[in-house]
Amino acid sequence: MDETSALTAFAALSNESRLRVVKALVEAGPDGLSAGEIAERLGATPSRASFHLSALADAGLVTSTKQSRSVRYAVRFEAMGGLARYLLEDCCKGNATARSCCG
Amino acid sequence: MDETSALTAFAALSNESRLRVVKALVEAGPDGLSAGEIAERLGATPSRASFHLSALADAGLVTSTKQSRSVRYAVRFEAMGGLARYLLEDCCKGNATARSCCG
DNA sequence: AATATATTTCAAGAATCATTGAAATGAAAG
DNA sequence: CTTTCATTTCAATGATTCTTGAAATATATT
Repeated sequence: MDETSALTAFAALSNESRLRVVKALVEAGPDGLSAGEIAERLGATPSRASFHLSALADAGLVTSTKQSRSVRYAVRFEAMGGLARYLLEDCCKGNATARSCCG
Repeated sequence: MDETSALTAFAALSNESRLRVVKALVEAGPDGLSAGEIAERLGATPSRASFHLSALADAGLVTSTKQSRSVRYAVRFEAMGGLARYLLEDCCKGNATARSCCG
């Protein structure tokens, strides 16, 4: 994860709708959710959900796979962990206090 | 760390100038840097540096302490770790792939 | 007291981001 | 092949964020 990717990922997670999407996808498990299901849970228009899903996908935090006529989204845990690693190692240089979050 | 604080922290870190400030403060160690030194490293006007420093302080990611006529800023490692923890535990529910960043 | 230094605050404008609804795309069903 | 369903794209508008320079604040020095 380089600085540019980290900036994009932080920006993606700095929006309430998008953070809620990520949490819903984590809850949903490996099969994830379709764009429509996500829009419904968000109480958002399809267009609005699609906008936020694109931001998350561009940041590499979710995958999208087309299945017949719907699109399923799932969280990319390795990207989430990669961002946490960036925070702890690249930003904080492995500082012990910061790393205590790894418990 | 609640969701609102996490959103503010992600927003704070989603800006290149502010991410550079955090890295500079980590490099600088416990004594941190003055607002003027930070502005200089950033190649930014004092006003612009102050704007970004306020965002980082509001997010709880840095502390500011007035020392005679300058203001010293330092990184709050527990807040950085708290954000990483939020990412791994609250968002990812402790998922093992995400947590592998703790290596 | 007057001046210099360090920083913040403020107002204005530029740039970016988010929401909306309509139109476009594409895949399935009748 | 037309219609329906799921999603994305687009253009317009509104909202937020960023930058700039000037003015304000506060502390130190002469």
